[in-house]
Amino acid sequence: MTPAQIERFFAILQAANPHPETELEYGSAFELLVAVLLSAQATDAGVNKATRILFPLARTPQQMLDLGLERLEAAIKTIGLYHSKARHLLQTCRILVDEHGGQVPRTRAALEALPGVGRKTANVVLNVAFGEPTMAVDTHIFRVSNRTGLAPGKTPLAVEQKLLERVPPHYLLHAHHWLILHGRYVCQARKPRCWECAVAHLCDWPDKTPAPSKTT
DNA sequence: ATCCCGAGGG
DNA sequence: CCCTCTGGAT
Repeated sequence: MTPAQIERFFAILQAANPHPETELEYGSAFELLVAVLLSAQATDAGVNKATRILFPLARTPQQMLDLGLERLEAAIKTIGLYHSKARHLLQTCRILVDEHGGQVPRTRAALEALPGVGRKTANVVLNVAFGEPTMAVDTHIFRVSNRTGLAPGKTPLAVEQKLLERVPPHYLLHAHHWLILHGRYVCQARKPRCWECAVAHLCDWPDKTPAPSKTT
């Protein structure tokens, strides 16, 4: 995509959704961190179902530690990877209490030092909780960036760096959510809905999937 | 490169 | 049945 096409790409996504937000449910920076940590290889809907059970039981790092591994696992069991997520979350809470006064740290280095928190999760927290123009490249953004030709790359980090170069600064703060929502609802992994895609005319992908016929 | 790992959709 | 879901640690 040319710079002019990229500008149009985001202008169209912005027009369709002027104020995009995460679909994860949270009421504090800590709850956001927990929700994003739990969201690895899980759907937002599934994470919300679990945190509706978990957060009333524990809304702070100390409360999470008091809850304990058994009850934490029970609360999040419907998500995949629950054993390692529960263990990492408690290790993270221990560090938050001991080293950060129970607060969520605001630097990439401190965030990535938390067990279960990698580059993508740190980028989401920096963007959503602290308003920094980071680009968290998840499965949706990786797919959309490569499929459309917006920012092709072999690894999530390569795509992230290319997006930071190519996305106009004006769109950078919300580009993350526009791309996620586009990937989740239109540019889907298995069956992209090209026939109802507002940016299909800017897309490199050769297979412009036709609309399903109505079998009349 | 492999493991983790349940729910939902096709 | 198979694939996918806002990945990270080993």
